[in-house]
Amino acid sequence: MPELPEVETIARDLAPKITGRTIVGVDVRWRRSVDERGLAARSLVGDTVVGVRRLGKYVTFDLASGRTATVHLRMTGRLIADPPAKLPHTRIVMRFEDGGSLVLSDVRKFGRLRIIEGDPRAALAIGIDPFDPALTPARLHELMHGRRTKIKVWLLDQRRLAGIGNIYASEALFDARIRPTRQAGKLTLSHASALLRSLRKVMRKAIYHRGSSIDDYVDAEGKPGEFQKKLAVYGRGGLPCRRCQATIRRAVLAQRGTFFCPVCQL
DNA sequence: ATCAGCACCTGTTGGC
DNA sequence: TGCCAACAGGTGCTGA
Repeated sequence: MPELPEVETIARDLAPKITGRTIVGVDVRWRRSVDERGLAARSLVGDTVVGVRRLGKYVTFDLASGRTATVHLRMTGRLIADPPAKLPHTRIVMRFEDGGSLVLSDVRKFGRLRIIEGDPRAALAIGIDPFDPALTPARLHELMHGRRTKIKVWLLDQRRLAGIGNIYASEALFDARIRPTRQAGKLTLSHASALLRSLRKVMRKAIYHRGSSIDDYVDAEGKPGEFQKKLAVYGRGGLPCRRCQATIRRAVLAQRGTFFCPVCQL
């Protein structure tokens, strides 16, 4: 479910609520919700959260010990601070010394908590952030160089750019008028420039609207986002293109629904 | 390097 | 009405 804008919204909401709090216990209600590549959940006990950020699609909690607790929500995960009542599908409860808690709730059980020692970016193997000022059109063009994979599929690969998911890949490519099936390595510098501009534009707007809620995404307050009302192509298969009135097509790329306008995306 | 297929899970929706 | 397949904001593994 959540992509960069949704994760950014959650991290921003959680930062003032969780920063400074000390963990006194972690209840794991579904074993596999803790990533076994990281440290055990109980190693968090006694540690204090000193900051909350987003890394790609991960919500990350910087700890006083220097370690990092990362949460990936995958499709249906939610992070709720100090839930007023018992939440359904609770998988992990992080309890704080003040009696409050942070809950990972997830219907489909795909979400993961991973506790990392050392550099989290390296451990998570994620690429550059689309909003990183170091990501210039030239740098993006260079990253795509020689890649024969389709641009839509390339955008979903978190080892290159980190944070783009299925909705915003379709949206940004529509905005940049680039067909999702174009080979990444064949795009020009000016394509890269347009694409980068579109990625930032679309996701900045989505963050402003607190993300897209198509099925069940909610922010850390438990409220849905508003950006789904503004989506230009995602989920609009068979409907007229908002730019040229041609019929929006749905294709399947890398087993994911992909939406584009066959007329104005070249 | 790249890709298809499947695995992980549950819930909702749309077709017959 | 009811059953069942298809599908869902993601990632990760296997085998070709």
